[in-house]
Amino acid sequence: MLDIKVIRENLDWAKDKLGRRGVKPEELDELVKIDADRREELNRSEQLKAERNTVSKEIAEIKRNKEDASAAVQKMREVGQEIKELDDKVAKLTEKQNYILLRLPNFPDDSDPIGPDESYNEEVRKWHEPTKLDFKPKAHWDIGTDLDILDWDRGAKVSGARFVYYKGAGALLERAVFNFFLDENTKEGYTEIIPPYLVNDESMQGTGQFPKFREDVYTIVDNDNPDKPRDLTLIPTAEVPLVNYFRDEIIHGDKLPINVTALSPAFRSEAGSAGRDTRGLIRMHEFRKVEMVKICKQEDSWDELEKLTHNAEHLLQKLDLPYHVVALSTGDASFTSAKTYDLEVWMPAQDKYREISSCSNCTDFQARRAQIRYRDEDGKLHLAHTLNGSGLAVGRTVAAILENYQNEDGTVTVPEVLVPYMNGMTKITKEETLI
RNA sequence: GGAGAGUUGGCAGAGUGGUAAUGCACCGGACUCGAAAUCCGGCGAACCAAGUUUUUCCUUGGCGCGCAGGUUCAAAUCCUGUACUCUCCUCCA
Repeated sequence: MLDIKVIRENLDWAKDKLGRRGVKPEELDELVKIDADRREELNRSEQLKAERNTVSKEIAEIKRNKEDASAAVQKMREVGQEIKELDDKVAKLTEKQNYILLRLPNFPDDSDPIGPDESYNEEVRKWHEPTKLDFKPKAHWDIGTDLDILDWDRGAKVSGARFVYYKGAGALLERAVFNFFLDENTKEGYTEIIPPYLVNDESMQGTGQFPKFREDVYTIVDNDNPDKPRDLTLIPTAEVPLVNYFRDEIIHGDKLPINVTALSPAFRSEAGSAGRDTRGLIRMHEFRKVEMVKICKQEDSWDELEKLTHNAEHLLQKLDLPYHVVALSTGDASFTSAKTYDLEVWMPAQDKYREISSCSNCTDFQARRAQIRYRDEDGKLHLAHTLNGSGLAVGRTVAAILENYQNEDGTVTVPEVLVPYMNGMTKITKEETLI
């Protein structure tokens, strides 16, 4: 959430910043108008409350002296009524203000490329040239099916579209990948966490998914009361439980930066993406992801973003997968982010780069919603800055390995760093069928 | 799922209708070569608004005792709902 004071006091600046993200200036005009009205009513209410407090003390005094206070009581009864009406107005205006405020995205950083969509993203750096295969590369879904390590038909039968079974060496590869990620992240100073995978609405709001992106996630509903959803949602990313770990907490300044990492499943409804990436591991309703989260001081977040991005890149480098880093445009970056670097890995069969990690500096946007603060050396409180990045998406990594490490005979070579995690297996060959 | 108890500053903890004790911690001072102990003083509950200064200081007011409502001139205190924690019963990987 943005700071209303910042918008109020720098209206033109805010219009320019948010305009880059597609927010209409009239929306901010309306917001500021509501805010002004709200403060006016609030002021009147507070004045009356001050009067009431004074008179109440007098009433207490009168009653102590066993005298008659009914005139003052009667007067205050009327004042109380007026206060109630004013407070109702303030509550309504606050609600209107929050409705807008909770749906405004973070201010983009001035270094972000300006543009409405991903076509305005800018490549920042590239690591290795795209993999050259001297045969026609197979798509990872075909490789997986042919080796019988990925079973799409059974996934669809048991759960539906965008679900899959990993089997045999496929399951082992998935497990090898996330264990490798967790080990590497831990070595880089991230503390491993196993968080809850169901979170309440307050947490979803704390990290910015709610109220705007309710339709993107799965919320629990009791079968005997289907009209009233439970206050529990399947996490779309471990970022939610990791960041909310710190919600409503005051952190001692010298504890910062805090670095945590977690493997979790991620559940996404993928509403609105019908027809896109219908085959393969790229866009699933359920996938595993290793996430990295940083909580840091305000002045450190830009350096920490670079570190975070390099931590994610390091994983691709050790896997020897070609990738590039792109700075997301103002229109493509996520709601909560001030600046986002996407890591895109090379996918030979698709002949293009595909997103495998997204590293964002959310500045104080999440911290303001979630009330994550720290106390500095002078004892002053500040909102923390939060950062998150995938390190990395596991399913997409498996897809990238299958495509980049495929051999002409249909087998897949195991990346060197994963061999120990694969119990010494160096090549994935066709599995025996279960049935 | 059932019953009971609880939730108050960084921590501990009092307060059953009149507007948040006290202790520890913290900061300053005295004593001391220095420290500890002791003594004196101070600070502090997050936040919001107005004024002033221009942004962090100050003044005033509001708010503030898990959260949300209600009763009342007045609520930490009474009532209702709700979340969470603990204990017991029941059940369970």
